[in-house]
Amino acid sequence: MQELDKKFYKIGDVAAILGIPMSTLRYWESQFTIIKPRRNAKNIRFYTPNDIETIRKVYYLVKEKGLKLDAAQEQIRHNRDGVDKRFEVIDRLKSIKSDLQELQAALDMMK
Amino acid sequence: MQELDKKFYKIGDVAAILGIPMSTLRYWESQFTIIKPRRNAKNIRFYTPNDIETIRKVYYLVKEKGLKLDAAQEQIRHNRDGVDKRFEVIDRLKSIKSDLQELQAALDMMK
DNA sequence: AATACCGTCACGATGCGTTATGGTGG
DNA sequence: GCCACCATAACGCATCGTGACGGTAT
Repeated sequence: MQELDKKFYKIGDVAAILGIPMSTLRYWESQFTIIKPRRNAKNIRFYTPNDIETIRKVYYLVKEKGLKLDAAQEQIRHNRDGVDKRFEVIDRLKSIKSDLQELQAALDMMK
Repeated sequence: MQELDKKFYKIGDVAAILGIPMSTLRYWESQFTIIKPRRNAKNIRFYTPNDIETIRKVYYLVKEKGLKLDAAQEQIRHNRDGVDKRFEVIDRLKSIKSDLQELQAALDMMK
């Protein structure tokens, strides 16, 4: 895994870093609510290292694990550690509940 | 989840049990090496309860979890060695445990 | 005759990008 | 003038079934 020491990257940089066409990055952005690079005054996308990590996860789930796009998004959204969520006790409990339900489904599948 | 007490089921039975069209069962059979119902002398498919469980897993992975067919097959085939899945579950439980500990700390701070 | 199965093939609906076009800014 | 970027839309290919057809067995 590589160093992402700059604060912002343009779409061409991200495409080169991840080996993905720019068109795919734009397409994914149109399909994922979780991919939202900032824009400057001239409407140019600027990706943070964090954005790039999110896209890397998408790549892994979609290209290597074979998930559909919306399933990948659901997966990522669900695993997120949301700092702000930490104090939203109810949301947290709901999340844990659904974790446990998913786990139960997985266990059911194991026979 | 329901009783499968007979030894063999014909495709129409399986379709009714799982709520899936027969055509889909035939299509899945054509795509999955892991779905191989026995045939009788007259070439009629006979599904064991075990076959039906396999198909149920496919249904879960494809329809509910959003995997592509080949990814679903790979998942099921891979889970047959069980080991990997068990670690995944344990990791998941550890994650949930730490979630709950965090939650407890947050609650302690609130009063 | 009616029903349940068989294989096959044509068709269609999504999903997932890619390419083409025309435009802006540096 | 040359890049790198922008949006939009048309296009194309693959995936995932569905439905219909003609056939066989009970």
